[in-house]
Amino acid sequence: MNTDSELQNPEWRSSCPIASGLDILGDKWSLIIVRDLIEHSSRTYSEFASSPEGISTNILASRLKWLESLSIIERINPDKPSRNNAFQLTQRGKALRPVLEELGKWSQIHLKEIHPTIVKII
Amino acid sequence: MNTDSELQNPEWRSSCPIASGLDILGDKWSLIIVRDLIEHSSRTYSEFASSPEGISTNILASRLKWLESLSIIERINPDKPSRNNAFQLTQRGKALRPVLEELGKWSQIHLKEIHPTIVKII
DNA sequence: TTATTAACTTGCATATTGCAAGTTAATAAC
DNA sequence: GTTATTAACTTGCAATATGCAAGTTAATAA
Repeated sequence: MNTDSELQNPEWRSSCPIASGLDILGDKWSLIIVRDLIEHSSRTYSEFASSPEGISTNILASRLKWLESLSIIERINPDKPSRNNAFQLTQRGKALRPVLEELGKWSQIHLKEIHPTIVKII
Repeated sequence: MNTDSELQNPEWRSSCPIASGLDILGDKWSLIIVRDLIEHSSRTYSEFASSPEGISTNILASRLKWLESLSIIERINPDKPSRNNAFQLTQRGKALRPVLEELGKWSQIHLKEIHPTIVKII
């Protein structure tokens, strides 16, 4: 990802779209944040932190900046202070829904035998 | 993922299918391997290593074991020695195609302005 | 029988993640 | 308006994962 998480400056491993998508989103947390925003449409910092997966606050802050710098998420009130200023998906972020839907479908079918408590969410 | 990469033993963060899919595939390399096998249908160790993304050999070995232990990939000749014994996708692995297709479509549309050389592969 | 090389493993440096605690500033309570 | 509370972070450090270079092994080619 990026050391200076203020800036959107991905390192592209290749010109393959799949690899490039993973250059941006291929970690354990970025798509969890997107999932939260598909489920809830608007979400504050502490709401993200209270999701069952238990993201730690430093990683959360870093991923929110990263996704915001890539215009995948945005603050609902860009001019207001950050307290209670929730995030939402941009059009670019909403366009990730089919990716998550396909991943969720795959997981339900193929992980249920090794993951006893898997359920449907989206 | 897992320290002992012989064993399939994912740590599930939650019962959400999306999060669970990411528990298994949410890293920079696993889906690159799956992509190679969608593109080429059969691939040896050194062919994986020569993909443009440049996976290092220790990571490659660890991910191949991981994906094999999860029945996402398999050796073409399970009983033969590993030299030139290529890998292929299982049905479970082939079922990941829609996930990668949707990710590729998203990336082509939404990354082209920040990634000048992005192209279509699958 | 020897040389080559595919398929790994190992060791170590660097980067990323996780955990606990601390800081700041906006709002709520009085 | 002053004080207390708490949301939204930041910081420091330990643990884990990744990356790089080199080494090992055993199957096949010469």
